[in-house]
Amino acid sequence: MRLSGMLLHTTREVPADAEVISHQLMLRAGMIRQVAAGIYMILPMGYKVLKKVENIIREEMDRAGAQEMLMPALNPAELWIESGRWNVYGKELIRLKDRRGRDFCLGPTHEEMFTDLIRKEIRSYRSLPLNLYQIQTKFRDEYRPRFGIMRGREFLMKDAYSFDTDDEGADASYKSMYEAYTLIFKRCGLRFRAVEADSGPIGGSVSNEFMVLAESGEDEIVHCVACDYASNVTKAETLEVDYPAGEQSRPMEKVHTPEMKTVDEVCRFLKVTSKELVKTMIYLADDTPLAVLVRGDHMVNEAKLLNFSGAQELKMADSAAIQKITGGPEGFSGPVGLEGIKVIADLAVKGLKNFVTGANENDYHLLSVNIGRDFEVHDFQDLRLLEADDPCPRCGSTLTIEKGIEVGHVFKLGTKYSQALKATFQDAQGEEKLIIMGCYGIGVGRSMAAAIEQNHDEDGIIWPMPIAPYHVYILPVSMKDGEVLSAAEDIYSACIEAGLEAIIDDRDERAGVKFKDADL
RNA sequence: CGGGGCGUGGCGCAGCCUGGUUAGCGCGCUUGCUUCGGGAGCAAGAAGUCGGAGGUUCAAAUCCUCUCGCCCCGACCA
Repeated sequence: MRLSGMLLHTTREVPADAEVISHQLMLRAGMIRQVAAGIYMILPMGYKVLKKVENIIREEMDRAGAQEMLMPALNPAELWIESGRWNVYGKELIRLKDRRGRDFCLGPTHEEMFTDLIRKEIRSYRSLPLNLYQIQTKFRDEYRPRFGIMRGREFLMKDAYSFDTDDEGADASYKSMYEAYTLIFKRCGLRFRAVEADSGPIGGSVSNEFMVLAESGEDEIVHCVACDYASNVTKAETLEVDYPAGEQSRPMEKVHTPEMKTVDEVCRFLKVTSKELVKTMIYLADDTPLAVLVRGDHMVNEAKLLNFSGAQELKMADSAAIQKITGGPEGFSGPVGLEGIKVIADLAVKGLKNFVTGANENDYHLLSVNIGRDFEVHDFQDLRLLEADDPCPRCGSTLTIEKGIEVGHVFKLGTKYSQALKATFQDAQGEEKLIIMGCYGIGVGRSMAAAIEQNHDEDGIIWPMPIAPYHVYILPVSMKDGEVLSAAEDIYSACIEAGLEAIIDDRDERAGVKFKDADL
């Protein structure tokens, strides 16, 4: 490629809207251009890289036996209504009507489409297993698009779906995708970690995320220094906590705590640590109230709570609801004397004695509260967010927490979609059975951005070779010096001849300008 | 959606508080001359509905109201 003929504008100044380094550098290097929030044009230099990432993905998917195809982005609503996700997906789903008023959406993911294809195509176990994938534009109306191409409303994704006759087959498909992903991200020059993850609204039982380690990451991941345990913190398990034995129960006592609502205020006022206090949070799980107890220094993990409750939606009760349920104002809730509500407690609360709680009465708290004597807990569950000083749930060693960018996610879906859409096959005995599914996604543009996050210096991007837009950069320092120029041209021709991806900066610019652009 | 901030040539900003004639500056762009091994100098030039609508006023980028867009901080996802 000759730079003189390329659509490429680099900038000296950092665009004001760009926060993270990959976004800044992509803009400065003239690879992308914003159209609207979370919507970008991919310019020639950027597309060059994106296609390389795509091709690496394609090669490894094909090697793993998956078949590429292409689904429409425009999905009729019927399929989504049938799977139940037309309602569940919420505002993130971009919906539209055609000229006759028929409902459609722009696909944010394609479980429905692929399952629909398979239920129509597949009758016999003889046609299985299958693994189909596509690299296609997805649409999600994100609450908050940000970080450039990293979280867009329109983005390129590779999504694959596996279809098996039994669990063993599904496990094998999952494993082969897991391995393919490992190869893909290695080839993209990324430093990453595969972690256990919550499967969220996609559903299914088991899932792993592939996390690129970077400070700008939106996720926190935890891993054990001793064993190979690694997990997203939203999924990470926490254990029961051992408290010193032999502490005697003291009589419960009500104390005046004027205007003391937060854990910090109460602790300071009563001169106790947050570990000696139990927070009572009132949640509404699909309108069923739940009282959730966690230690004062802990945070409720809403993903765990949601899974435990089995509800579709979980939200914290507002102050009016709290007043109604507990009889006291927000900030003074406690488990003692609560009626008509299920009380569940985090495992760390189980062995705790003589703790502080709200009294369900304005400006009062209770001291020396004890489970079993003062109130009953209906269920003890792992309900909290893991903290940095928690031990590894597998081996008890120390954990470290890092930030990561989720570039890939693999799920074992089981029969969630095959059941909803009735995708069945006949086994060798002629019996009708549900197909076992898995699904596997990679954010293509996100992987590209993640590569920049990890590989750059103060002057620009340092592409890992496999995804570099060009491999040879020829920079004639002078366009006036005929000797330099013809030598440069000779090298360029030789590179092209040899099949190398070369770029020559044949613009009549000063050397400094060219060097700066080359760095970017 | 809640909270905060910003919309002024392609990009980065000043001007607004305290209304006043031709709306400035830097980068980039065009032309010429001089330069030329790490973002050159001089000169000339093109380019702006001051996000939009309404209002106040003799007069609005500036004050008021509404509206749209964008960015940042919190719950989700590739």
